[in-house]
This record gives sequence, C-alpha cells and structure tokens, in this order.
Amino acid sequence: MYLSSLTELALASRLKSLSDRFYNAGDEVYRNAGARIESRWFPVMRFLWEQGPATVNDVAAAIGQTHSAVSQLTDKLVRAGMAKRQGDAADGRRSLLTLTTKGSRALAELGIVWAAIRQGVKDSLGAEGTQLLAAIEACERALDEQPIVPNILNRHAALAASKVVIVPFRTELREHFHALNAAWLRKYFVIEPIDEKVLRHPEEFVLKPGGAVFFAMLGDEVIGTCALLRDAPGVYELTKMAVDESFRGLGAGRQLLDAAIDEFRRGKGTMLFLESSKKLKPALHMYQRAGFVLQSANRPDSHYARADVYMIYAPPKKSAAKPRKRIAGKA
Amino acid sequence: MYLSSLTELALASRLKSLSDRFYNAGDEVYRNAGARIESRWFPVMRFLWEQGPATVNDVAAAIGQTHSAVSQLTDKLVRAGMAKRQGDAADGRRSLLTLTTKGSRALAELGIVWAAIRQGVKDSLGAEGTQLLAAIEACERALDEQPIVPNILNRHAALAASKVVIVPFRTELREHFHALNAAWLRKYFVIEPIDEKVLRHPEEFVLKPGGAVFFAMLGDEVIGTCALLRDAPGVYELTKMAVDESFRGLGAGRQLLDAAIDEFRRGKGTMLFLESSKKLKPALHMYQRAGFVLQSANRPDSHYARADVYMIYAPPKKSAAKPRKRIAGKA
DNA sequence: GAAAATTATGTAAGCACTAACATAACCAGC
DNA sequence: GCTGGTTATGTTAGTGCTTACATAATTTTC
Repeated sequence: MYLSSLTELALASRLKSLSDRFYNAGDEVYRNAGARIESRWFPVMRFLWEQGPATVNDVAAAIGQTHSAVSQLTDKLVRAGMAKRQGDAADGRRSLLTLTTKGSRALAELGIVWAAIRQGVKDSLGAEGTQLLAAIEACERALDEQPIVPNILNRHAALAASKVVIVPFRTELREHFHALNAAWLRKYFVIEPIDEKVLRHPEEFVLKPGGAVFFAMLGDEVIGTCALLRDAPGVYELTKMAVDESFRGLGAGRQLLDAAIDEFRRGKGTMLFLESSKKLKPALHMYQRAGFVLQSANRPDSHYARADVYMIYAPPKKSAAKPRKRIAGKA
Repeated sequence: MYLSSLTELALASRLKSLSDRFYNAGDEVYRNAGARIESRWFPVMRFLWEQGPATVNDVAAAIGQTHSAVSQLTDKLVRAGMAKRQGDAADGRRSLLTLTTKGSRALAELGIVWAAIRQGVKDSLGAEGTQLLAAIEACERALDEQPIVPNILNRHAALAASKVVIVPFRTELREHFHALNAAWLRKYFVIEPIDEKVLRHPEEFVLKPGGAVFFAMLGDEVIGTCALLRDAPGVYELTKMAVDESFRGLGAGRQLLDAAIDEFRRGKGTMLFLESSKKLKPALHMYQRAGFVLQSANRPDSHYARADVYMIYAPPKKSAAKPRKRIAGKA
C-alpha cells in the first residue's frame, strides 16, 4: 500500500481507516449475532453497565470524547430505549445517565458476543493484535507525557537553519555509504554479493578505477549518498543512490544526481547510464527529469538481478542542464 | 483510561481518537511551519507529487479511500489552487488530477517539515512509534488475508452452543487456579508470597483446612475460578476469584460466587467475608449485588498489602438468595 | 453493430464527531 | 447576599467521510 511508504507522515490516515474497519466489523458482528446495539454505542453503554449511573461528563472523560458527543449519543440511546436521563437531585446542572432495563438486558445478552470478539480478534490478528493494543497504549501515554508538536517544531527550526550540502568521499564517512544503501536494498530487494563488495570497499571498487562517491549532508548528519562508477574508458554508471527515508523530499537526491553528472562531464565522459527497477517509481521520475532517458531493452550484461530498467543520460541539447543547476543550488 | 480495560472491544474507538490526535498535530505543525496545506490533503498531494498526474480512482486506490472522498477532496484542492482537473483525451470518462505549480511549490517547501515530523515522532514516541507502525502494517495485512467477521461469528456460534458450568476442584485443573489468578494479580498489583503459596498448592492450603475451590467451564475451557477458604471454625473467606478477560460478561463470576456461597451455607458457616481493592470496581458491584456489605473499616489483620476493601456476607433476610440462584442458573 | 456489462466520476444525503456558543446551576470570597 | 468565576449540559453549524444514486464513456458479447 502506498500509504505505508510514507511511514510517520500518514499515521493519522491509516489509523482512521483501521478504525473504520473495526467499527464496521463490530456492527456486522452485532447485526449477525442478533444484538440490538451498534458498535458506536458500546463504550458508553458498557461504561454505564459496569460503573452504574454516571453524568455526561463522567462518561465523556472515561471514553475520551467531548461532552457533546456523549450528549448526542445519549439522545440516540434514549430514542432507542436503551438509556434514560435523570436529573440529579443534589445538583441541578447534572443529569445522570442510566441504562433502562431494556438496555441492561441487551448488554447482559452480549457476554458471549464479547467473548467471541476477543477470541476472533486473536484468531485473525494473533500476536499482531496484542502488539497493536500495546502500541496504542504506549502511544497514548507517550503523547500525554510529551506533546509531539513542540518537538517537531524544534526539529523543524533546527533543520531550517541548515541546508543540504554535497561533499565528495571521505574515509570517515565510508560506513554511511554501506548503511544508507543497505537500508533500501533490504527493504525492496536483497543485498547481492556485488553490492556488499562495492559498499564495503568503495575506495577499491569505485575510486581507484576512476569513479567518485558523493555524500549529502544536512548539518553534520549524512542523509544520502551516490556513486559514479567507471565502467570502461569514458563510460560511467550512476549507482548506489540512496537517501535516508526520514529526509526524503529535501531535494538531496536531485543534488547528488547533479553532482554526479557534473563529475561525469568534468571527466569528459562519453556515456552515462544507470540501472534501476520499476518498483522505484519516484526515483525513476527524478532520473528522467534530470535528463536520463528510458531504454526499451534492459542493459545487455547487467550486474544486478533486480535491474529491469535501463536509462542513458541524454539531456536535451542547447545546454539545458546549466539553468537547472542554478535552481537546484537555490532550493 | 477506561477504554484500555476493554482491550479488543474498544479498538475502533481508540484508533479513531489516536487518529484525530495525529491529524490535529499535523495541522498544528503545518500551520506553525508556515505551510499552506492541511493534514488531510497530504496523502493525495504527496501521491500526485511523487507519481505524477493520476485519475481519481488511482489516487483513491493508493490511499485507501473511496473515489467520492478523493473527488470531494479534489474540489477543495482546486478551490485552494493546489491542483487542477484535466479531462483525459484518450478516455472521456477519466479526469487526470495534477498539481498546479503552486501546489508543487508548496510541497517542495515541505521537505524539512516532513523530516522534522519523522524525527519529532521518533523523539516523542521512540520505539513505540515504530512498533505502532509495524503493528498497523501487520494488522492491515492480517485483515486483508483473513477477514475477521466470519471468525468471530464462528466463535460466537460455538460459544452460544455451550454454557458456563461450575465444577469443584479437580487435580488436573490445578494449574488453572494459578494461571487465572496470576493474570489479574500481575495486571493490577504484584503477586505476594502468600498468593504464590496458596495458588500453587490449593490442596494443601485450601482444601485440607476445609475449604473449597471452584472452576467455571465453558465447553472444555476453564474460564474462571474462585476459592472458599476456612479461616476459623465457621468463618470463611471468599478469595482468589478470577475470570479470564476474554470471558468477562458471561456471568461466570456471579455463578462462581453463588457456588461458593452455597458451599458456605452447606457447611453451616457463620461468617463469610472477603477482601478486595477499590481498584476493582466491577467486582465490588458484583459482590454487593450478591449480598456482601461493605464495611467501614478494613479487616484488622489482613493477609494482603493490596486490600483496602472489606466486605461481609449479609444477605437481606427472607431468603433472598434462593430466587437469585434460579435466575443465575437460567442465564 | 446493437445490447449488456463495466468503469470512471460526480452528486446528494446522512452520520459521527468537533468547536463554539448558550444557558443554567453552583460556589467562593468579599 | 451578591458577584464573578466555574461547572455541567444542551444546541447549532460545520467537517470529513460514507453509501447510494446518477450519468456518461468505454468494452464485451453475441
């Protein structure tokens, strides 16, 4: 699913849709089991059932919703004959919500339905269900203790102060060349032996034959990398492009690409190609915008099992790359 | 929070409220960071940004919503000048959604905001955040593979066919006496040495001194237990009452209680008491309904550190317990 | 090549919730 | 005892989504 690739950014949407799925499942179960209640009623009714009569605010606080929501829900319960409102004699503002006998009877009959739900959820979700519950619990607590927005804004201020800079290979950054690439390789494919060799020893397999490695830095964090590999005299391969997931969208990929293309031209290269996979759509778009052209056939003697895309650098004539570079520098 | 005590039963409500919290947090962040977008727009806009122009249905499928939702959201994006609709020349039914330059520019500026969100979420939620994402992912997959409703309905049918039966102690059930009690003790308190002793050796510490242990069975599953402990001649303590969380609401607790009270009367006991904790509200209600009366002071020489409630069995005269038993048997 | 089915999209009505306001009851401090 | 603030609740309008329906374009089927 597309949303899962956005990880933290689309949390709310995914939670919402999971929530809807469970609400619907609940309603379907109640309907099929002959229960006369709806899944949205459950928290309020169960609370009244367990704890006895309570005020609107009590209920709202317990189930974590606004008093309005509870008040409106109560209207429905009253209309359905499940609950009633009684003025509190001691305090005229309050009104006690109570289950009617019809309401308590409806709940009393639900015992085995609840047991079935608990078991059924365990059957379907297994350990994931327990894990989900635990994670929800933990997040609720974490959000209560440490509000998330100020945290994000602090981070934002820090990031806004720095900007992405491309630097050439340095020995002390070698580790990152491997780590950044391993992350996405593991995610989408597997790490092939040739990857491991090159990623572990860039000096020997990239630099020495006449290639280059670049890193994208944000402040003092290494957020991306790529390599220009000399394949034959004048022939270069763009490869090992990787940007840390948390820093996608900053333009680091494009800047790395531009740096590699610059290096290719400085070296008076005659051909620059890359191999990739159809799975990596956003990357392919970027390559295309940068001047790479998709070839109809795959590269004849590819190094990679995963490669099903072959692109060659062929920018439109009249030096279209120059102005582009200025824009990238500005962004 | 009350909802967390309902575990699987209130999953939907809790997911919804978590979702709302994240939506609100997102909006707050965007507002404060000067971004011109709303958190609800994000999935659609990001998708168009990454994958290029797409039809309503493409977008809907990718972000897991109905085409109507996307269509309506598009109206808003168009009104805000972020996107436009273009009729597809090849297929007159379709209309391609595209970001306007204003839209793409707005997103391009969001790079560091997204990075900040990812980092900030990690700061606030830490491992819980990762765990939550993993759990969501797993649940989505599990629900797709194995629909949950038929599972629940099967379970329900099975449960509806059997009913709760109370049986006296049997050696081969000894393990359950410990397991059922350990579950709730660990959850609310800690297991004190005296608990461990009695739970592990009910024959020696409960039966031999003249007490009794009961189990509640549903089909061949042991779902609850309780013990009647002889404290002194004619004086009995009701204790070690436990019902499996998955089977709350079936009335097993009440039936166990009735069985113990019956046993107490059969033994011509003169006093029956119990100790419990204010934390266990639903249990206290049940005890009260069964005829236990809350004492103003705690029991003088309590065995338990956790006990802050002391109740004595004193049913209203004129044999109120008899009719009650019939009802319990019927339920 | 016309009829039937499918696909793509928009529109309307409804639901669950929230925010914002309105009202009434209560309470604390002078 | 009155006054300003608080608390408890209801009411209204608005939002984001869904379902159900409507419509038009396209493809399939005989």
